[in-house]
Amino acid sequence: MKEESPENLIKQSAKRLFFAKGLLNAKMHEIAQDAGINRALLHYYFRNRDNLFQIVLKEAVDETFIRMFSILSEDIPFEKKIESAIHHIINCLAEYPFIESFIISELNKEQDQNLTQPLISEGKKFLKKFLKEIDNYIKANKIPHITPEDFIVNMMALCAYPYSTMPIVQNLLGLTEKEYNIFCEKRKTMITRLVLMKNK
Amino acid sequence: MKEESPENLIKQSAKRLFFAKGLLNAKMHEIAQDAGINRALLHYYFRNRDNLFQIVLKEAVDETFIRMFSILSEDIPFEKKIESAIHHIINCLAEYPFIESFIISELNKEQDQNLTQPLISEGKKFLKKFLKEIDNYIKANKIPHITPEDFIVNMMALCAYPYSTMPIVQNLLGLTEKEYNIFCEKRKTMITRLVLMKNK
DNA sequence: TAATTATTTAACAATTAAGTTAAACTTTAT
DNA sequence: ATAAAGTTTAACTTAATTGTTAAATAATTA
Repeated sequence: MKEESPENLIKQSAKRLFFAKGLLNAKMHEIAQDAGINRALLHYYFRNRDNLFQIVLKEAVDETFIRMFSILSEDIPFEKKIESAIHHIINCLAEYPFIESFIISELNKEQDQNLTQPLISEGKKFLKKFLKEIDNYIKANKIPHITPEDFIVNMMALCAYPYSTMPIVQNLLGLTEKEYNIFCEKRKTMITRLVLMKNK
Repeated sequence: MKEESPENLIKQSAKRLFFAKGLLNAKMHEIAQDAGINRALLHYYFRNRDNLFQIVLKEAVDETFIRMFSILSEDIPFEKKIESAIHHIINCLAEYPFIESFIISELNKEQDQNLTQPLISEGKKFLKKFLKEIDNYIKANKIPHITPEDFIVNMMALCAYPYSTMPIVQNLLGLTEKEYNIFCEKRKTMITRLVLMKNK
Protein backbone atom coordinates (compact mmCIF):
# COMPACT_ATOMS: atom_id res chain seq x y z
CA MET A 1 0.00 0.00 0.00
CA LYS A 2 1.17 3.49 -0.80
CA GLU A 3 1.05 6.52 1.40
CA GLU A 4 -2.39 8.07 1.72
CA SER A 5 -1.19 11.65 1.55
CA PRO A 6 -3.43 14.01 -0.41
CA GLU A 7 -0.78 14.21 -3.15
CA ASN A 8 -0.91 10.46 -3.63
CA LEU A 9 -4.68 10.27 -3.45
CA ILE A 10 -4.89 12.90 -6.17
CA LYS A 11 -2.29 11.25 -8.36
CA GLN A 12 -3.98 7.88 -7.96
CA SER A 13 -7.33 9.40 -8.95
CA ALA A 14 -5.87 11.16 -11.96
CA LYS A 15 -4.21 7.96 -13.11
CA ARG A 16 -7.37 5.97 -12.51
CA LEU A 17 -9.54 8.33 -14.56
CA PHE A 18 -7.03 9.03 -17.35
CA PHE A 19 -5.35 5.65 -17.75
CA ALA A 20 -7.67 3.07 -16.17
CA LYS A 21 -11.15 4.36 -16.97
CA GLY A 22 -10.21 5.95 -20.27
CA LEU A 23 -11.68 9.36 -19.45
CA LEU A 24 -9.03 11.08 -21.51
CA ASN A 25 -10.56 14.50 -20.81
CA ALA A 26 -11.43 14.08 -17.15
CA LYS A 27 -12.26 17.43 -15.53
CA MET A 28 -10.48 18.84 -12.49
CA HIS A 29 -13.60 18.54 -10.33
CA GLU A 30 -14.01 14.89 -11.37
CA ILE A 31 -10.47 14.14 -10.26
CA ALA A 32 -10.98 16.01 -6.99
CA GLN A 33 -14.26 14.21 -6.39
CA ASP A 34 -12.69 10.82 -7.09
CA ALA A 35 -9.91 11.62 -4.63
CA GLY A 36 -12.43 12.70 -1.99
CA ILE A 37 -11.17 16.26 -1.78
CA ASN A 38 -12.16 19.55 -3.40
CA ARG A 39 -11.03 21.57 -6.33
CA ALA A 40 -9.24 24.23 -4.26
CA LEU A 41 -6.99 21.66 -2.61
CA LEU A 42 -6.22 20.08 -5.96
CA HIS A 43 -4.90 23.40 -7.21
CA TYR A 44 -3.16 23.98 -3.88
CA TYR A 45 -1.05 20.87 -4.45
CA PHE A 46 -0.69 20.79 -8.24
CA ARG A 47 -1.11 24.44 -9.33
CA ASN A 48 -2.81 23.62 -12.62
CA ARG A 49 -3.99 20.92 -14.99
CA ASP A 50 -0.89 20.70 -17.18
CA ASN A 51 1.33 20.24 -14.16
CA LEU A 52 -0.76 17.36 -12.80
CA PHE A 53 -0.82 15.93 -16.32
CA GLN A 54 2.93 15.91 -16.70
CA ILE A 55 3.58 14.39 -13.29
CA VAL A 56 1.17 11.45 -13.52
CA LEU A 57 2.03 10.71 -17.15
CA LYS A 58 5.75 10.66 -16.42
CA GLU A 59 5.22 8.28 -13.50
CA ALA A 60 3.03 5.93 -15.53
CA VAL A 61 5.34 5.94 -18.55
CA ASP A 62 8.33 5.19 -16.34
CA GLU A 63 6.51 2.26 -14.78
CA THR A 64 5.44 0.75 -18.10
CA PHE A 65 7.49 1.69 -21.17
CA ILE A 66 10.80 2.74 -19.68
CA ARG A 67 10.67 -0.41 -17.56
CA MET A 68 9.89 -2.47 -20.67
CA PHE A 69 12.87 -0.97 -22.51
CA SER A 70 14.97 -1.92 -19.51
CA ILE A 71 13.74 -5.53 -19.51
CA LEU A 72 14.35 -5.81 -23.25
CA SER A 73 17.90 -4.51 -22.78
CA GLU A 74 18.90 -7.12 -20.21
CA ASP A 75 21.60 -9.58 -21.15
CA ILE A 76 19.55 -12.79 -20.99
CA PRO A 77 18.48 -15.32 -23.64
CA PHE A 78 16.24 -13.78 -26.29
CA GLU A 79 13.24 -16.04 -25.78
CA LYS A 80 13.31 -15.59 -22.03
CA LYS A 81 13.53 -11.84 -22.55
CA ILE A 82 10.50 -11.72 -24.85
CA GLU A 83 8.46 -13.83 -22.47
CA SER A 84 9.39 -11.54 -19.62
CA ALA A 85 8.53 -8.38 -21.58
CA ILE A 86 5.14 -9.76 -22.61
CA HIS A 87 4.30 -10.59 -19.01
CA HIS A 88 5.40 -7.15 -17.90
CA ILE A 89 3.49 -5.20 -20.53
CA ILE A 90 0.28 -7.18 -19.96
CA ASN A 91 0.54 -6.67 -16.21
CA CYS A 92 0.95 -2.94 -16.75
CA LEU A 93 -1.94 -2.75 -19.21
CA ALA A 94 -4.18 -4.63 -16.80
CA GLU A 95 -3.65 -1.71 -14.41
CA TYR A 96 -3.76 1.10 -17.02
CA PRO A 97 -5.58 -0.20 -20.14
CA PHE A 98 -5.79 3.26 -21.72
CA ILE A 99 -2.33 4.66 -21.14
CA GLU A 100 -1.43 4.26 -24.81
CA SER A 101 -4.73 5.80 -25.90
CA PHE A 102 -4.04 8.74 -23.62
CA ILE A 103 -0.56 9.41 -24.99
CA ILE A 104 -1.72 9.13 -28.59
CA SER A 105 -4.74 11.33 -28.01
CA GLU A 106 -2.40 13.96 -26.58
CA LEU A 107 0.01 13.62 -29.48
CA ASN A 108 -2.81 14.12 -31.97
CA LYS A 109 -3.60 17.46 -30.33
CA GLU A 110 -0.07 18.43 -31.45
CA GLN A 111 0.32 20.96 -28.67
CA ASP A 112 3.45 20.45 -26.59
CA GLN A 113 5.04 17.17 -27.58
CA ASN A 114 7.73 17.80 -24.99
CA LEU A 115 5.64 15.54 -22.74
CA THR A 116 6.38 12.48 -24.84
CA GLN A 117 9.74 13.59 -26.17
CA PRO A 118 11.73 11.70 -23.49
CA LEU A 119 9.77 8.53 -24.22
CA ILE A 120 10.42 8.79 -27.94
CA SER A 121 14.15 9.46 -27.72
CA GLU A 122 14.62 6.80 -25.05
CA GLY A 123 12.69 4.41 -27.30
CA LYS A 124 14.70 5.17 -30.43
CA LYS A 125 18.01 4.65 -28.65
CA PHE A 126 16.84 1.30 -27.35
CA LEU A 127 15.19 0.16 -30.60
CA LYS A 128 18.36 0.34 -32.66
CA LYS A 129 20.05 -2.40 -30.65
CA PHE A 130 16.93 -4.44 -30.19
CA LEU A 131 16.03 -4.61 -33.89
CA LYS A 132 19.39 -6.24 -34.57
CA GLU A 133 18.81 -8.78 -31.85
CA ILE A 134 15.44 -9.67 -33.34
CA ASP A 135 17.00 -9.94 -36.77
CA ASN A 136 19.47 -12.49 -35.44
CA TYR A 137 16.66 -14.51 -33.91
CA ILE A 138 14.63 -14.42 -37.13
CA LYS A 139 17.59 -15.61 -39.19
CA ALA A 140 18.74 -18.24 -36.68
CA ASN A 141 15.23 -19.72 -36.51
CA LYS A 142 14.42 -19.19 -40.18
CA ILE A 143 11.15 -17.40 -39.42
CA PRO A 144 9.65 -16.47 -42.78
CA HIS A 145 7.91 -13.30 -43.99
CA ILE A 146 8.45 -11.28 -40.81
CA THR A 147 10.72 -8.25 -40.48
CA PRO A 148 12.12 -7.17 -37.11
CA GLU A 149 9.79 -4.17 -37.25
CA ASP A 150 6.83 -6.50 -37.77
CA PHE A 151 8.02 -8.61 -34.87
CA ILE A 152 7.88 -5.71 -32.41
CA VAL A 153 4.61 -4.31 -33.72
CA ASN A 154 3.05 -7.79 -33.59
CA MET A 155 4.15 -8.32 -30.01
CA MET A 156 2.83 -4.96 -28.84
CA ALA A 157 -0.37 -5.30 -30.87
CA LEU A 158 -1.26 -8.73 -29.48
CA CYS A 159 -0.70 -7.49 -25.92
CA ALA A 160 -2.25 -4.03 -26.12
CA TYR A 161 -5.25 -4.33 -28.44
CA PRO A 162 -7.60 -6.23 -26.11
CA TYR A 163 -7.01 -3.60 -23.44
CA SER A 164 -7.48 -0.46 -25.50
CA THR A 165 -10.66 -1.93 -27.03
CA MET A 166 -12.01 -3.36 -23.79
CA PRO A 167 -15.37 -1.54 -23.81
CA ILE A 168 -16.29 -3.01 -27.19
CA VAL A 169 -14.63 -6.41 -27.23
CA GLN A 170 -15.67 -7.37 -23.71
CA ASN A 171 -19.26 -6.61 -24.66
CA LEU A 172 -19.06 -8.44 -27.98
CA LEU A 173 -17.65 -11.56 -26.35
CA GLY A 174 -20.32 -11.35 -23.63
CA LEU A 175 -17.84 -11.44 -20.74
CA THR A 176 -17.90 -9.82 -17.32
CA GLU A 177 -15.03 -7.52 -16.34
CA LYS A 178 -13.45 -10.30 -14.31
CA GLU A 179 -13.83 -12.88 -17.08
CA TYR A 180 -12.33 -10.47 -19.60
CA ASN A 181 -9.28 -9.84 -17.44
CA ILE A 182 -8.75 -13.59 -17.17
CA PHE A 183 -9.10 -13.87 -20.95
CA CYS A 184 -6.40 -11.20 -21.45
CA GLU A 185 -4.17 -12.73 -18.77
CA LYS A 186 -4.36 -16.16 -20.41
CA ARG A 187 -3.14 -14.67 -23.68
CA LYS A 188 0.38 -14.21 -22.25
CA THR A 189 1.60 -17.72 -23.12
CA MET A 190 -0.26 -17.82 -26.43
CA ILE A 191 1.30 -14.51 -27.51
CA THR A 192 4.78 -15.64 -26.44
CA ARG A 193 4.44 -18.79 -28.53
CA LEU A 194 3.00 -16.93 -31.48
CA VAL A 195 5.63 -14.19 -31.78
CA LEU A 196 8.48 -16.65 -31.16
CA MET A 197 6.91 -19.14 -33.60
CA LYS A 198 7.01 -21.94 -31.03
CA ASN A 199 3.77 -23.65 -31.99
CA LYS A 200 4.54 -26.93 -30.39
CA MET B 1 -15.31 11.73 -56.50
CA LYS B 2 -18.29 12.46 -54.33
CA GLU B 3 -20.66 15.35 -54.62
CA GLU B 4 -19.25 18.65 -53.42
CA SER B 5 -22.43 19.80 -51.73
CA PRO B 6 -21.92 21.64 -48.43
CA GLU B 7 -23.37 18.66 -46.57
CA ASN B 8 -20.75 16.37 -48.05
CA LEU B 9 -17.91 18.83 -47.51
CA ILE B 10 -18.91 19.11 -43.86
CA LYS B 11 -19.25 15.36 -43.39
CA GLN B 12 -15.92 14.76 -45.08
CA SER B 13 -14.26 17.31 -42.79
CA ALA B 14 -15.84 15.85 -39.68
CA LYS B 15 -14.69 12.37 -40.69
CA ARG B 16 -11.21 13.62 -41.53
CA LEU B 17 -10.75 15.36 -38.17
CA PHE B 18 -12.44 12.70 -36.00
CA PHE B 19 -11.37 9.48 -37.72
CA ALA B 20 -8.31 10.33 -39.85
CA LYS B 21 -6.47 12.97 -37.81
CA GLY B 22 -7.51 11.58 -34.44
CA LEU B 23 -8.84 14.89 -33.11
CA LEU B 24 -11.44 13.09 -31.04
CA ASN B 25 -12.74 16.37 -29.61
CA ALA B 26 -12.60 18.54 -32.71
CA LYS B 27 -14.53 21.80 -32.22
CA MET B 28 -17.39 22.93 -34.41
CA HIS B 29 -15.39 25.90 -35.74
CA GLU B 30 -12.49 23.57 -36.62
CA ILE B 31 -14.81 21.39 -38.66
CA ALA B 32 -16.35 24.42 -40.34
CA GLN B 33 -12.91 25.86 -41.09
CA ASP B 34 -11.69 22.55 -42.53
CA ALA B 35 -14.77 22.43 -44.76
CA GLY B 36 -14.20 26.00 -45.92
CA ILE B 37 -17.49 27.31 -44.55
CA ASN B 38 -18.55 29.00 -41.32
CA ARG B 39 -20.10 27.94 -38.05
CA ALA B 40 -23.55 29.29 -38.84
CA LEU B 41 -23.84 27.21 -41.98
CA LEU B 42 -22.68 24.14 -40.12
CA HIS B 43 -25.54 24.53 -37.67
CA TYR B 44 -27.88 25.37 -40.51
CA TYR B 45 -27.26 21.92 -42.04
CA PHE B 46 -26.66 19.74 -38.99
CA ARG B 47 -28.53 21.51 -36.15
CA ASN B 48 -26.03 20.54 -33.43
CA ARG B 49 -22.89 18.61 -32.60
CA ASP B 50 -24.55 15.37 -31.51
CA ASN B 51 -26.50 15.15 -34.73
CA LEU B 52 -23.40 15.60 -36.90
CA PHE B 53 -21.66 13.06 -34.67
CA GLN B 54 -24.29 10.39 -35.12
CA ILE B 55 -24.51 10.82 -38.87
CA VAL B 56 -20.80 10.62 -39.69
CA LEU B 57 -20.16 7.83 -37.19
CA LYS B 58 -22.96 5.72 -38.61
CA GLU B 59 -21.68 6.19 -42.15
CA ALA B 60 -18.10 5.27 -41.19
CA VAL B 61 -19.17 2.27 -39.12
CA ASP B 62 -21.32 0.98 -41.96
CA GLU B 63 -18.41 1.30 -44.38
CA THR B 64 -15.96 -0.53 -42.14
CA PHE B 65 -17.39 -2.86 -39.50
CA ILE B 66 -20.80 -3.70 -40.92
CA ARG B 67 -19.10 -4.34 -44.25
CA MET B 68 -16.54 -6.54 -42.50
CA PHE B 69 -19.29 -8.58 -40.84
CA SER B 70 -20.82 -8.99 -44.26
CA ILE B 71 -17.57 -10.23 -45.81
CA LEU B 72 -17.04 -12.65 -42.94
CA SER B 73 -20.56 -14.01 -43.43
CA GLU B 74 -20.13 -14.87 -47.10
CA ASP B 75 -20.28 -18.49 -48.10
CA ILE B 76 -16.73 -18.88 -49.41
CA PRO B 77 -13.74 -20.96 -48.22
CA PHE B 78 -12.56 -19.95 -44.75
CA GLU B 79 -9.01 -19.00 -45.69
CA LYS B 80 -10.14 -16.90 -48.63
CA LYS B 81 -12.63 -15.18 -46.36
CA ILE B 82 -10.02 -14.29 -43.74
CA GLU B 83 -7.68 -12.96 -46.37
CA SER B 84 -10.45 -10.84 -47.82
CA ALA B 85 -11.48 -9.48 -44.40
CA ILE B 86 -7.89 -8.54 -43.52
CA HIS B 87 -7.51 -6.67 -46.79
CA HIS B 88 -10.79 -4.88 -46.23
CA ILE B 89 -10.11 -3.81 -42.65
CA ILE B 90 -6.61 -2.56 -43.44
CA ASN B 91 -7.92 -0.59 -46.40
CA CYS B 92 -10.55 1.00 -44.16
CA LEU B 93 -8.06 1.79 -41.40
CA ALA B 94 -5.71 3.38 -43.91
CA GLU B 95 -8.51 5.86 -44.56
CA TYR B 96 -9.70 6.25 -40.93
CA PRO B 97 -6.89 5.14 -38.60
CA PHE B 98 -8.65 6.44 -35.49
CA ILE B 99 -12.21 5.25 -35.99
CA GLU B 100 -11.84 2.61 -33.28
CA SER B 101 -10.21 5.10 -30.91
CA PHE B 102 -13.11 7.46 -31.49
CA ILE B 103 -15.79 4.88 -30.74
CA ILE B 104 -14.01 3.68 -27.62
CA SER B 105 -13.37 7.18 -26.36
CA GLU B 106 -17.10 7.89 -26.76
CA LEU B 107 -18.04 4.65 -25.00
CA ASN B 108 -15.80 5.54 -22.06
CA LYS B 109 -17.76 8.74 -21.60
CA GLU B 110 -20.70 6.39 -20.95
CA GLN B 111 -23.25 8.93 -22.07
CA ASP B 112 -25.61 7.64 -24.75
CA GLN B 113 -24.48 4.22 -25.84
CA ASN B 114 -27.30 4.17 -28.35
CA LEU B 115 -24.71 5.34 -30.87
CA THR B 116 -22.86 2.06 -30.76
CA GLN B 117 -25.80 -0.14 -29.82
CA PRO B 118 -26.56 -1.15 -33.43
CA LEU B 119 -22.89 -2.04 -33.99
CA ILE B 120 -22.76 -4.18 -30.85
CA SER B 121 -25.95 -6.13 -31.49
CA GLU B 122 -25.11 -6.61 -35.16
CA GLY B 123 -21.68 -7.82 -34.07
CA LYS B 124 -22.98 -10.27 -31.48
CA LYS B 125 -25.40 -11.85 -33.93
CA PHE B 126 -22.63 -12.32 -36.46
CA LEU B 127 -20.01 -13.50 -33.95
CA LYS B 128 -22.00 -16.49 -32.78
CA LYS B 129 -21.86 -18.17 -36.20
CA PHE B 130 -18.35 -17.05 -36.96
CA LEU B 131 -16.82 -18.39 -33.72
CA LYS B 132 -18.06 -21.87 -34.66
CA GLU B 133 -16.54 -21.57 -38.12
CA ILE B 134 -13.19 -20.60 -36.59
CA ASP B 135 -13.44 -23.48 -34.17
CA ASN B 136 -13.84 -25.88 -37.08
CA TYR B 137 -10.79 -24.44 -38.80
CA ILE B 138 -8.70 -24.66 -35.61
CA LYS B 139 -9.66 -28.30 -35.09
CA ALA B 140 -9.28 -29.28 -38.74
CA ASN B 141 -5.79 -27.76 -38.89
CA LYS B 142 -4.79 -28.76 -35.38
CA ILE B 143 -3.76 -25.23 -34.44
CA PRO B 144 -2.57 -25.39 -30.82
CA HIS B 145 -3.15 -23.04 -27.87
CA ILE B 146 -5.51 -20.67 -29.65
CA THR B 147 -9.22 -20.28 -28.90
CA PRO B 148 -11.64 -18.89 -31.50
CA GLU B 149 -11.88 -15.74 -29.37
CA ASP B 150 -8.10 -15.37 -29.49
CA PHE B 151 -8.19 -15.91 -33.25
CA ILE B 152 -10.50 -12.95 -33.82
CA VAL B 153 -8.76 -10.66 -31.35
CA ASN B 154 -5.37 -11.54 -32.86
CA MET B 155 -6.57 -10.78 -36.36
CA MET B 156 -8.05 -7.42 -35.40
CA ALA B 157 -5.09 -6.53 -33.19
CA LEU B 158 -2.49 -7.18 -35.89
CA CYS B 159 -4.44 -5.08 -38.38
CA ALA B 160 -5.54 -2.21 -36.17
CA TYR B 161 -2.69 -1.57 -33.74
CA PRO B 162 -0.22 0.05 -36.15
CA TYR B 163 -2.93 2.50 -37.21
CA SER B 164 -4.22 3.55 -33.80
CA THR B 165 -0.62 4.03 -32.59
CA MET B 166 0.61 5.71 -35.74
CA PRO B 167 1.88 8.95 -34.13
CA ILE B 168 4.22 7.03 -31.82
CA VAL B 169 5.24 3.99 -33.84
CA GLN B 170 5.90 5.88 -37.06
CA ASN B 171 8.19 8.20 -35.13
CA LEU B 172 9.94 5.36 -33.28
CA LEU B 173 10.62 3.49 -36.52
CA GLY B 174 11.84 6.70 -38.14
CA LEU B 175 9.50 6.47 -41.12
CA THR B 176 7.77 9.13 -43.19
CA GLU B 177 3.99 9.04 -43.47
CA LYS B 178 4.24 7.44 -46.89
CA GLU B 179 6.77 4.85 -45.77
CA TYR B 180 4.65 3.99 -42.76
CA ASN B 181 1.56 3.44 -44.89
CA ILE B 182 3.56 1.09 -47.10
CA PHE B 183 4.78 -0.73 -43.99
CA CYS B 184 1.18 -1.22 -42.81
CA GLU B 185 0.01 -2.21 -46.27
CA LYS B 186 2.73 -4.86 -46.57
CA ARG B 187 1.54 -6.45 -43.34
CA LYS B 188 -1.60 -7.78 -45.06
CA THR B 189 -0.02 -11.01 -46.33
CA MET B 190 2.10 -11.49 -43.19
CA ILE B 191 -0.98 -11.17 -40.97
CA THR B 192 -2.98 -13.55 -43.15
CA ARG B 193 -0.25 -16.18 -42.92
CA LEU B 194 0.19 -15.64 -39.18
CA VAL B 195 -3.44 -15.97 -38.13
CA LEU B 196 -4.03 -18.91 -40.48
CA MET B 197 -0.75 -20.53 -39.34
CA LYS B 198 0.45 -20.90 -42.92
CA ASN B 199 4.14 -20.25 -42.31
CA LYS B 200 5.40 -21.80 -45.45
C1' DT C 1 -2.49 26.28 24.88
C1' DA C 2 -0.78 28.80 21.00
C1' DA C 3 0.85 28.69 16.49
C1' DT C 4 1.19 26.62 12.30
C1' DT C 5 -0.47 23.95 8.67
C1' DA C 6 -4.09 21.57 6.10
C1' DT C 7 -8.64 21.78 4.24
C1' DT C 8 -13.13 23.51 3.05
C1' DT C 9 -16.40 26.87 1.48
C1' DA C 10 -17.98 30.13 -1.53
C1' DA C 11 -17.58 33.66 -4.43
C1' DC C 12 -15.25 35.54 -8.32
C1' DA C 13 -12.94 36.51 -13.12
C1' DA C 14 -11.48 34.76 -17.48
C1' DT C 15 -11.88 31.71 -21.14
C1' DT C 16 -13.82 28.76 -24.33
C1' DA C 17 -17.40 26.53 -26.85
C1' DA C 18 -22.18 25.64 -28.34
C1' DG C 19 -26.00 27.27 -30.16
C1' DT C 20 -29.25 31.16 -31.71
C1' DT C 21 -30.58 35.05 -34.22
C1' DA C 22 -31.21 38.94 -37.45
C1' DA C 23 -29.55 41.32 -41.09
C1' DA C 24 -27.09 41.58 -45.26
C1' DC C 25 -25.36 39.59 -49.25
C1' DT C 26 -24.95 36.07 -53.18
C1' DT C 27 -26.35 32.61 -56.08
C1' DT C 28 -29.82 29.94 -58.40
C1' DA C 29 -34.08 29.02 -60.43
C1' DT C 30 -38.62 30.56 -62.09
C1' DA D 1 -36.33 40.53 -62.90
C1' DT D 2 -38.04 38.60 -59.04
C1' DA D 3 -38.39 35.24 -55.55
C1' DA D 4 -36.32 31.70 -53.14
C1' DA D 5 -32.68 29.36 -51.22
C1' DG D 6 -27.94 29.41 -49.83
C1' DT D 7 -24.27 31.73 -47.32
C1' DT D 8 -21.83 35.07 -44.52
C1' DT D 9 -21.21 38.32 -40.80
C1' DA D 10 -21.58 39.74 -36.33
C1' DA D 11 -23.60 40.03 -32.19
C1' DC D 12 -25.57 37.67 -28.51
C1' DT D 13 -26.84 34.18 -24.69
C1' DT D 14 -25.84 30.30 -22.17
C1' DA D 15 -23.11 26.89 -20.02
C1' DA D 16 -18.97 24.64 -18.63
C1' DT D 17 -14.36 24.78 -17.08
C1' DT D 18 -10.16 26.60 -15.29
C1' DG D 19 -7.84 29.07 -12.05
C1' DT D 20 -7.73 32.57 -8.10
C1' DT D 21 -8.81 34.38 -3.73
C1' DA D 22 -10.29 35.43 1.06
C1' DA D 23 -12.30 33.87 4.93
C1' DA D 24 -13.66 30.19 7.99
C1' DT D 25 -12.75 25.83 10.03
C1' DA D 26 -10.22 21.57 11.38
C1' DA D 27 -6.10 19.12 12.47
C1' DT D 28 -1.23 19.00 13.93
C1' DT D 29 2.60 20.35 16.18
C1' DA D 30 5.53 22.88 19.27
